[in-house]
Amino acid sequence: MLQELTEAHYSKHDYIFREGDPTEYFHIVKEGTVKCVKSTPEGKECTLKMLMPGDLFCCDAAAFDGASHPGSAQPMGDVSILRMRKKAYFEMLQRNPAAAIEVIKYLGNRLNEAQEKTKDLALDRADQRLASLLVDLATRNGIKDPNGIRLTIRLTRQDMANMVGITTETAIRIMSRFKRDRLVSGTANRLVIRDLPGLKTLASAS
Amino acid sequence: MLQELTEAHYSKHDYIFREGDPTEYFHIVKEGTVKCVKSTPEGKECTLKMLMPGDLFCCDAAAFDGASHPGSAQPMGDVSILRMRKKAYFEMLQRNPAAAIEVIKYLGNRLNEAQEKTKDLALDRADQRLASLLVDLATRNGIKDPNGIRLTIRLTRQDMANMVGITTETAIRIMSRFKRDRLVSGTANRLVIRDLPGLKTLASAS
DNA sequence: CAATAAACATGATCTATGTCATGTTTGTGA
DNA sequence: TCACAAACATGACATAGATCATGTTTATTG
Repeated sequence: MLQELTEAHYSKHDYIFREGDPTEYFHIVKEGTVKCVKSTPEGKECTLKMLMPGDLFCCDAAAFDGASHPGSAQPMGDVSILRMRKKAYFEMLQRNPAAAIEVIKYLGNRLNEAQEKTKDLALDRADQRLASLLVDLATRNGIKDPNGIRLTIRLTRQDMANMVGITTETAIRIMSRFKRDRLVSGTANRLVIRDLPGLKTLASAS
Repeated sequence: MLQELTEAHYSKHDYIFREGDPTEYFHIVKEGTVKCVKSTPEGKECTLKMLMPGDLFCCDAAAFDGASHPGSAQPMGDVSILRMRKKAYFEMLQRNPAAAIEVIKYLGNRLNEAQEKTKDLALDRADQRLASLLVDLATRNGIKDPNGIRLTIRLTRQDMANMVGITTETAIRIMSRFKRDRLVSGTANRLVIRDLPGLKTLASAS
């Protein structure tokens, strides 16, 4: 039944697909992290989501009609993904209502997430959005560390900037302030959240 | 089979539900326009989406688990909606894979829309976002008018501001400029798009 | 291990947009 | 139709964050 599910491997600087490419597959992240990006002709980038193991992508309409990808997908380091041709995928959903409901629940969560992000971009300051991001990462991708919570995902200031809609310089300045205030320490290779409650307060401060 | 689908009516100043309320129903807009809003404790608002006839809401995870509404839903004038208790809704999806796939497609489109909006908020200027909004409304909710395309939906400058993440004053200023430049005319009760191509150019100008 | 490129840092501006204030016009309900 | 409340308008000013520039530190790779 699942022989249509094949595995593919990618590494840094590869593209899983680019914005505008035709959609062929439904994907599941098996290992590693995948970055979903939209960019402008002038080279500005906006990171929509970091997909982690278990995350689905192209599980939606785009995969169904003859549409093309609305953004690109890039691996952050080595990743392996499972994929299925969209025809097989939709046949599977047809035969398997429980799976379809799981996809509905997953998409619903993603939509809520996206709308929460919209609200943050529309109403919060840069430092609040960055604090939110760090809180999120700490809870989802953090492991215990003598000084707090270490992020398992390697993120540069530029990556963070693209995730919260600010420039790299601004991200650096705010991170420097967070460092000075003992909220975080370290840089991309070893970023430690030292004061999670402090960041939470900041994230929701009016 | 569909006797579980009941009709409800609301009008201006009602709430269909508020942020934080427990989810009880799955909804479909039958007539009128419904505004999805998130707001901050300080009273700032962000409009996520205007739902039109045919639009589904609470068709997702939130409706499934015991979760509460992540935003509120307010009618813009008189609306009628069809709704179904979430238990009946999920049973229906279980029995009817074609319906489940429709919901998946619908949610996928909503997610793409939301992500496009994220990109706009992160990378575009206020006037571009407002121009985009007007283009969108003109194509989706416009009817022919001697001077261009008239919007069938009554939107104040404040409504527009909340939809694109700017203040009311900024929306008024930009709309005044658009009026001066003969891109639009009129106000909430009779808003006419006079130069759709002009707005399109503006919307995607670097 | 040297060389080269990323990543991080920080200062000096500049500017889009927010904030506050005040006034006019338009709509609406008693 | 009068009164009251929204909606629209516009100026003055404040400021968060962008932009540009230059330098240091940290990684990466041949």
